[in-house]
Formats: sequence, C-alpha cells, structure tokens
Amino acid sequence: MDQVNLKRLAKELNLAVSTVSRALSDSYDISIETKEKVLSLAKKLNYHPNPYARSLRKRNSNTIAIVIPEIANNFFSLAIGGIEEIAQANGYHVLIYLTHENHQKEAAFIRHLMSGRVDGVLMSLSSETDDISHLHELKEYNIPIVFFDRICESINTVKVTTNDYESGYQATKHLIEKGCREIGYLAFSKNLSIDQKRMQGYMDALKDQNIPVNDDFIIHCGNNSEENYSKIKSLLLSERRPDGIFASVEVLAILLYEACKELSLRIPADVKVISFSNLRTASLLDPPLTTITQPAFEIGKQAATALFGALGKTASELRDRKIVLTSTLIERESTRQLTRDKG
Amino acid sequence: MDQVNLKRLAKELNLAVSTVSRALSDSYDISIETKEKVLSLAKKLNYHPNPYARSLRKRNSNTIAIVIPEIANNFFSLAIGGIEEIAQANGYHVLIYLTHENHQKEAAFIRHLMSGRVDGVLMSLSSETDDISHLHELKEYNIPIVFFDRICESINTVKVTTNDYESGYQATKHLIEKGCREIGYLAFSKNLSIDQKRMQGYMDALKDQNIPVNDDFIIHCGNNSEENYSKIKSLLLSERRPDGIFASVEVLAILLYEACKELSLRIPADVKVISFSNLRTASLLDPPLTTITQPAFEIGKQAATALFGALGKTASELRDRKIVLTSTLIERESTRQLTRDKG
DNA sequence: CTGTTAGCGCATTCAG
DNA sequence: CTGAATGCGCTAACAG
Repeated sequence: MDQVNLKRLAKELNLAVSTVSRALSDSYDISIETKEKVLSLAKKLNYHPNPYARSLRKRNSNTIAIVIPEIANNFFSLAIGGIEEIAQANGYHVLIYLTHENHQKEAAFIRHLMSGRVDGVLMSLSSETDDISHLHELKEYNIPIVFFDRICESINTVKVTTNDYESGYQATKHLIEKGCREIGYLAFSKNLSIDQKRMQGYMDALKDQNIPVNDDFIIHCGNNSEENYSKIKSLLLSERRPDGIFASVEVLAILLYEACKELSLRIPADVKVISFSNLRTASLLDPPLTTITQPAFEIGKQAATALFGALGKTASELRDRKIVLTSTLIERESTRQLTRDKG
Repeated sequence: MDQVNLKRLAKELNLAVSTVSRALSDSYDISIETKEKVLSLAKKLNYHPNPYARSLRKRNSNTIAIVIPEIANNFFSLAIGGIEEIAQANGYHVLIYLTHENHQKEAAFIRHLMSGRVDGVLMSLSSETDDISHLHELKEYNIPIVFFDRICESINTVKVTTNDYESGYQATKHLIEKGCREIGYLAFSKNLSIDQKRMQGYMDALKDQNIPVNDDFIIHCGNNSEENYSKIKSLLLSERRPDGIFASVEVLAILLYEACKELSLRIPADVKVISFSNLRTASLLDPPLTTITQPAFEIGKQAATALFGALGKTASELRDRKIVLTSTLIERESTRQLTRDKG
C-alpha cells in the first residue's frame, strides 16, 4: 500500500499540498467545501500525518520523557500513572527510561535527550548520582526538567516532593510514643536529598525526646538486595537490638519483614516497624505495616502539570520552586488478637 | 545557543554535509583523519543528531510502543522492566500508552500508531475490548505487533503467555487436594482469552474430580473495584459459602483478603485462597497467599525479543506462533502457629 | 576518499 | 481563498 501523505491527498483532489495541509489544520482561510472534501478523503484513505516530519518542521515533539530508577516499585508505578494521565489529556506522548539506579545510564539518557527528542523531562534521580553535570548541560539546551520525589536540589526548577523531613520526624515520634527507645533507621542512599531529610527528621525527633542518636542503629543500605538483607539481619541480631525500626523506603521494610520472619522475631512485640511505603497490601501484612504513604499518583500529576505549564511559554517558566505534598501516616493495628478471640 | 547540526559542523571544518554525516556514521570510505577531526569537533560542540530528521529520512523511528491496560500492577510493571531491558540493549526507545481497560482509548492509540511513530507494538488487550478492527488495521500498515499475556487469538502474530489453562487446572486441583469441595472462581473478563483459559482449567479440574460446577460460585468481576468488592462479599456471605476460592488475577485476591478481614472470616480455616499473582509480599500476608506466579519480567523480555527479531526483516517475520512460559505454583504455609508457640 | 544533489513529509512564508 | 516555493536536519544515490 502506497504511503498516504499530503502529496497524495493533494493530487487526488487537484489541490496544492499547502491547501490540504491548511484544511487539515482547520485554518481559517480555507473554504468550508474544500475542508470537507479534504477531510472526507483523508478519512477515506486513512490518512495519518507523519509525526516525525511534523516534529522536524515545528521543532517540537509532543513528547516528554520520564527518567526514573526503576518501575517495579509501587511509588514509581503510581507516579507514572499520574504523569500519563496528564500527558494524555494534553495530547502528549510519554517515553520511559529506566536507569536502574545507575549513574552512567542516567547521564547517557539525559545527554541523549539533548537531541530534541522530547519537549521536557520528568525525573527522579538515581541513588548513585552524585555528579550532576549532565543535568546542568540539559538546562543549557533549554529543555525543561521537573524533578519529583528524588529531586536534585541544586538545579533551579520545579521540584515536587512530599514533606520528607516532617514525615521522618513524625514517623520517629510515632515509634517513640509507642514506647520505643532504641530506634533503628534503614537509610537508602546518602546522595538522595529525600533520604537526608527523612533521616534528619529521624534524628531531630530523637533529640527532641532526649534520646541519643546511636550510629550503630543507622544502617546504610544500597542497591544490592542480598547485602541489604544481611545488614538488616545483623542489626536484628546485634547485642543491643533496636525496639523500633524506621525504614526509609518500602523495599527495605519488606526485607525487614522477611528478616524478622527468618529470625522468628515478632513484629511489633519484639520490634516495631514503620516505613515509607505505598504497598497496597500494607494492611494485609502479618502484622499490618504502619506506613508513611506518599500521594504518588498526585505527585506524578503535579509534576507533569508543572512541566506542561512551562512547555508553551517563552522563557523558562520553571522558576525554582518546590511543590510539597503531604504524606499520610497510616497506623495499622494488628487485628490478630481479635480474630483469634473469635476463632 | 545556535543549533549545532551537520551543516554547522561542515562549515566549521570546510567539509560537505554528507562527508560529516558519513564520518559520524563511521562509513568505511572516509579517511581516518577527517573522521577524527569530525568526531572531535562534534564532541567539542556537543553535537546530537536530530532524531526526527533521521527518522523522517530513514523511515524508521527506533521506537516501540507498549500498549497496556494499566501500570500500577505488579505484573505489568515487571513486564515493562523486561521490555525496557531488551529495548535498551537494542538502542530502542519505549513509548508507553495506558488504556485504563478502555476500548476507545485502546483503539485511538493503535490508530494513532499507524502514523509511523513506532516501528513495532507490544500489547496486552484491554478487558473491554471485543471489537478488534483496530488491530487488523494496524497489521495492514505492516507495523509488527506482539501480544503478551492478554493476547488476541485471532490476529496472526507472536503471542507470549503463560500456560494459563494448565495453571488454572493446577490451582483448582491444589484446592481440591487441600480438601475443598465448594470452590469459587473470581473471573476478571469474559473477553480475555487468558481468563477463559484459566476458567476452563478450573472447570476441567472440577469435572475430573467429579465435582459439579456451580455457576453461583463463578463471580464475574469487572473494572469497578467497589462492585467487585461487594460481589466478593456476597459470595462470602452466601448460604452455601465456598470453602476454597481461586482468584484469576491479583487484584481480586487482594479484595478477597480485605473482604475476609471485614467479615472476620479466617483464611485458610474458613476459606482457602489461591490466586494468579506477582505480589512481592505474598509470603508476608496474613496468612501467606498461595500463588500462581507468572514470570512477568521474562514474558516482557521474550515479547520484546520476538518483536525486535522481526524489525529488521523483510516480510512479516512474526509468523503466527505462541511462546508459552510456565508459571509457578508457590504454596505458602502459614507460620503463625509456629510463631505463636515460640512467643 | 569527498562533494553535489535530491528528497523524506510537513508547515509556513510569500504571492497572487 | 488557494498555489508555489522554501527548508526543518538528515541520509543516500550518484558523481567524480
């Protein structure tokens, strides 16, 4: 089947290519009759404008990129859903790039995006990233970027997060109020400001209650799940085992649960747990997991909305600002006692 | 900053545009010296070829599309991860389109993709889709499509699934072996062949054990979570409550757990549950969920690999065939008794 | 080994 | 209201 393009339509209708083009874009100076003729033929021949020709000509792509560490993660899946919804509503296409927490890949993706493939970028930093020259370069190309969750503080743009410091403070305070005095913290990455803030909240909450910070209780995890698991086990097996643990990210809470199970430690009798998490099954866990839940979908939507707000504009409409959404502490009490009594 | 393109490089080096182009693509008939000159200037000026100009010229996009119902779903997240890995390895870009189980959206996306925006499509059908004319149209445009999981039987192409019939049979047999005689089935969509097959496995397993199929035990769920929840509750409250339930998809298992909790029904004492599921926390649920786990990541990889195998080729290399991966029945026994004894 | 020429399909100026 | 001409940035055929 021959390509059906403007030239083809024009020939069949004895019109100029430019006329057909304008008719299809509903230009005001085309007669209604020719518009109808053009449109009906276009529909009949199943005409689809070539997006790459259009992008080349118009110097925009109607496409954005999402650059994130991983996707098999409740937070990011939900956020992508929010982004995609806004993108769809704006007629935009969404490219997705997974860095797998790898700085090299992240830099390569970002550098590629300087080619003009996308009109804007939505990004969450990889945990490995400490050098951010690639991000500065992208800015020089005038490609707008909006950060969400794992933001980059030192780039001037819109950053969408939750109230990480306050949440960390609140989580720790929650454990203290539950009677914990020896509270562990499972850290995820020194590079990420979200983790720094959550940890700062943790430390300040301890200080405010005159509980000394014990560095042995702060476990620095990384991207190796096996290693994280054994570090967590070590913590649980240490002489002075914590009576409460705050996991800064969901995946560490899951490992913690697994480790407790392996070691036959009871949650919350032996150790109380709270975690940042968007687990849908948090209330069904054994025992239920008390979480700091982020409005992930909304974060995606806000980030995308901020980006699209800047796309049409002239200057960098993305003036440096933070959009801070509020996460929710959801306490989930075990119903097991209840069930057992009934059983 | 002025655009840096081939013309610019050519001018600065007093070369023809075509020479620069060939030097950059490492053509064999360019002298090493000019190649080096070109490459060093390109690097110095931070040259990035315009992907849309290239796509327009070369009539390919180095891009594929993933069209799926949703993303906040363990199966699809994992599958996307697999797809993305293969795409990255092949230097391809990945566009993502979420249909939200909506047939209209699905058809609109597919029709848009006839424009040539992508070189191929990876797809999982929306549960609403019964009319598949859009898929036939896409085929006419010679855009290869590979289905995974929620395949479309009547389109001739590669289809990647798990052994759904056998898994359904096995799951049901498992419940029977556990002593269940009144086994419910939570169906997800009449349109989807995976559900039909799982259900057929369920029915055949019952028949083989001379257990009559009770239509009241087959609950047809949809895309409305509230409704599904109340249907599940009705099942659990029915006079002749099932003693075992097979959930055909993960989300229904979660609802089932929640309903049991609300009704203070004990799993597995009152009702045993098995489900298709890729929940990472299956073993941490209360009680642990016995699952049929699909190799979701591998499914994504296989689907992508099949698609890329066809991209370079001349004719439709996607001859009609099925790739069937094997899902795993993972039985998870409650350890609660154990824990309680120790406590 | 390198330059010239000719489009890919589209949108947009400039003429009528 | 419509047509002719131009070029977005790139690749590829054809010369030399």
